[in-house]
Amino acid sequence: MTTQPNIAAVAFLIADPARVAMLSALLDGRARPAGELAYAAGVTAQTASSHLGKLLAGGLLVVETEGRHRYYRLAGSHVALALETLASIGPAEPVRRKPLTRDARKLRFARCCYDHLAGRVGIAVTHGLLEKGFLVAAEKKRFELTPAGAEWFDRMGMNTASIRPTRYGLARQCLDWTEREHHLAGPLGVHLTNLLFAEGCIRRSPSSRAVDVTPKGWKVLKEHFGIQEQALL
Amino acid sequence: MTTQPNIAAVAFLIADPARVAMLSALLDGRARPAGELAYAAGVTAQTASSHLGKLLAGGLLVVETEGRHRYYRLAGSHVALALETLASIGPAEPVRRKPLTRDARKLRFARCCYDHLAGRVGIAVTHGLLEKGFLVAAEKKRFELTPAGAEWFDRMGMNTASIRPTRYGLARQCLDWTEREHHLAGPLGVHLTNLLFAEGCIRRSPSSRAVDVTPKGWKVLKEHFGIQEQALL
DNA sequence: CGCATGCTTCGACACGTATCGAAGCATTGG
DNA sequence: CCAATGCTTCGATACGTGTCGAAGCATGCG
Repeated sequence: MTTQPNIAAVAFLIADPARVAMLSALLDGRARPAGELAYAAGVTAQTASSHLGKLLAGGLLVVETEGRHRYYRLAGSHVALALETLASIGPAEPVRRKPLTRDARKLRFARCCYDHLAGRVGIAVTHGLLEKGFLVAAEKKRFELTPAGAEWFDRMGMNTASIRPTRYGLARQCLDWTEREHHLAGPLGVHLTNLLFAEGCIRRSPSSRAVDVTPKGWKVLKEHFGIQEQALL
Repeated sequence: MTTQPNIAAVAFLIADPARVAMLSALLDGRARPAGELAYAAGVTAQTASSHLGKLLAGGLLVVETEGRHRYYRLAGSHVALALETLASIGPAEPVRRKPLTRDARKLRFARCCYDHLAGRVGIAVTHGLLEKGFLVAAEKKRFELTPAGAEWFDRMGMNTASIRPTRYGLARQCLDWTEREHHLAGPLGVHLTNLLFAEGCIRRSPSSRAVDVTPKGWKVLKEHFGIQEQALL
């Protein structure tokens, strides 16, 4: 009556990490298909659909169907404003975040981002390459392959000279939505991922994009970058 | 990193009706003791304490201990801003509100607001008195007792002429926090409530402030105001 | 000093819901 | 027309958490 009856209802819609990831992915005001939002949130299509349905019912999103795609968009700038305002309140770290099921955890831990490695493991590998000086961050969201890096990749069994860069370059910085950091993408990232598959370091898990690191994989990661499984959990 | 990591955590804190009620009660920037906030939210002291602890940990509130009271206050104007911004997004009605346990439901259904009747039943009775023309809303959050009203109260067994008004008047409008409407308070409300107790229409329930309406009570309420239990659930 | 008050902590319970797998509906493309 | 893609719906499960009762800790009052 006098006050705002559904603050809690609106806040509830924003109170889920997956939904925040989706909303954040839409902060630029453009519309994106459900699948992309599912990917951004690191959840399956079914889960994403459920979330999107709620956001839609709550009036935070609007949808536009085009062919077999459904494009979601923020309902207006006021939604973006609310997100920014909430963000300004943090850190609020002490409150523990919502738990994840084992499957969702797996997905966040290691997965294929289309055709290259993402998730915590992907980030860790990218960090390792940067620390060793094999890659350096460059402009336009690219990575530059250093001479030392070329040598290392070649020694690993890749013929870097033969890899054709796309118009976006040889190695791109891809924003990892679940970790909010950059991981290695582009032709170099694809080749590296393929190599890890071929060597038996990683395996596709039954669930769609998730990836399992094999014992051999952990051994390799530790040898080259000092990455240990425990440290990533 | 680049974006806001804990939007969900902050939103989660606001995503509960009880917490919103508490935060709303603090919107004026003044500090209030835990008990008052518990009452505002329509929950018990234990529950309120739990909520306040979380809001405190999340940085939405600050606390100041004074004697055996603990005064809570909004952590800053940015918190108030966030609440207002969220309110601007509504209605968002379609999303169903959080469920309540049977006890909390009882409290919201009927309870004593210090010494007068509140909750849905209290609101319904007040509405009934207004509809019958026994009371009329007046300025300064007061109710005016009409001649017809005086006659009715007297017939019910109250000597209205003998009731001494306080400096706030004979009958006050008290904002019901759980229903967000006004119910009858002031000396007239107190006397009416006492009468209902004396007549066996309502009974104090074991839980603190909750009130049970007896079968006889429902009969009386239906006869005089057409209030039925079913309609209030 | 003991009792009452105000608030918090502990323990237990019930209910939502976030999640995924599988199936179902559309639409596009061969 | 059939297969593939994109998304949603259905069903089942696991896990938090909001809730209260009872107990514990302070503080204040008689």
